[in-house]
Amino acid sequence: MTDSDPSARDAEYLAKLQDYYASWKSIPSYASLCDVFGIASKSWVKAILDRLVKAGFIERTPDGMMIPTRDFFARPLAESSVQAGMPVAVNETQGDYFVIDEMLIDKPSTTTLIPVKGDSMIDAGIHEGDVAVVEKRNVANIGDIVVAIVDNEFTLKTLDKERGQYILRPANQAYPVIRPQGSLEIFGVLVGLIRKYK
Amino acid sequence: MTDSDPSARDAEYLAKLQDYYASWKSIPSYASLCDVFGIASKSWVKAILDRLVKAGFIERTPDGMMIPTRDFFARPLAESSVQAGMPVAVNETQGDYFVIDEMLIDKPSTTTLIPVKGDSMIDAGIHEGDVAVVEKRNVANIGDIVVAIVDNEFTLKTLDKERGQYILRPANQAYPVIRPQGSLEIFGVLVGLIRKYK
DNA sequence: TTGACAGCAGAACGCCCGTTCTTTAGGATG
DNA sequence: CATCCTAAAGAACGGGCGTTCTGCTGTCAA
Repeated sequence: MTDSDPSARDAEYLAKLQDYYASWKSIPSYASLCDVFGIASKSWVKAILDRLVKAGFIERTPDGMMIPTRDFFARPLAESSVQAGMPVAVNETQGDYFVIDEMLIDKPSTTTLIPVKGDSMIDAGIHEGDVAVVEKRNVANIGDIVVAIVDNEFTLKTLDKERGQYILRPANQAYPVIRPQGSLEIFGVLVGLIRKYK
Repeated sequence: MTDSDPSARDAEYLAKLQDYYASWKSIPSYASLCDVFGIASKSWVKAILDRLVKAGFIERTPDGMMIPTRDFFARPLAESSVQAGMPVAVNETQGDYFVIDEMLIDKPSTTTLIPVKGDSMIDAGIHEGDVAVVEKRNVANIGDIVVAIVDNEFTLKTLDKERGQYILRPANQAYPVIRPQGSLEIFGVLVGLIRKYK
């Protein structure tokens, strides 16, 4: 069973699919792909797509829909010039939005952005003006950086435990450790950080 | 014709759709959306989607497939003025919404993402593993943090001038100032920073 | 109390979609 | 000249998909 070795022209078809996807951000139906590929039969489109799936450029969701993989976005980029000082920069990909979002945000519905005020976490590399990406939930692990509500104010600190009691530890010696009396109200957990220069 | 005012629960449905999309990067069939939304009838799913289309969160390709728009990826930015106890104000509509990519990237075609190695800029709050958002260009101002090419390697340093000569200043006393002989090759300028926790 | 409407359930339908099978044309190969 | 193999075309089909319509239930205002 020779099955399917990657056809020579699959690269060409892949290129057309990438162009289409760049425009519409979806993989169309087989019928539409006939137009995209310049082919008249759906069966051959299926054969091509099956090979692209096997080659790892596309995958299927549980619903059978086809979505691109990371390899789908990979650019050819001249490898020989790597030594010449040119970038190995990983992410030369897709010049559109939702790249960084995808990276930082797992659960969009519970994620919110909160600007950082003050320098109490500066030793953790979190500066005033940075934007904290916070996943809203009220449970966290020791060592997580959390957004807690203390005295009716947001505060960003590292969650720790001291003699069975939760405490909030700043990352700046100029600030005191916060030892809340009673229960500690956690608003969310820091999952990412964004900084804009200039 | 009552048409459709945005239903109160549409925000909730949108949130579920966003979460699904974050996982699968596609909008599933109406039947699957019944499960996602926790709804039993496809007709109601269609009604919801129609409203989301009209509200500008999703749109349709020529093939009738549904794809997210820019607004679909917008995240709420909490106002710093949330002293009033519960900052649930974030949840309700009228806050500011931001798309992270648009926030950080002005010129997509010349912007690239480069992972940070080493701790030579740690005093500037730039840690190993952070991702630098770099705008590719070969001119920069004094004080800018630049990606320069030194000895065929990328290096991230602050651009400075010393006796009429450009130098690269690290933000870590353990590292030396770089004084390039001859011209200085600048790859790009740091315009943003991304960090992912956990 | 009575509608009027929003919020959904459920059935019914026609068409398109993905799949499979069969057939064809045109190189290679020998 | 016979034979493969690749690269398609094309027909045929069953089911799922989106669409439409009709019906049900709770709520709230008049």
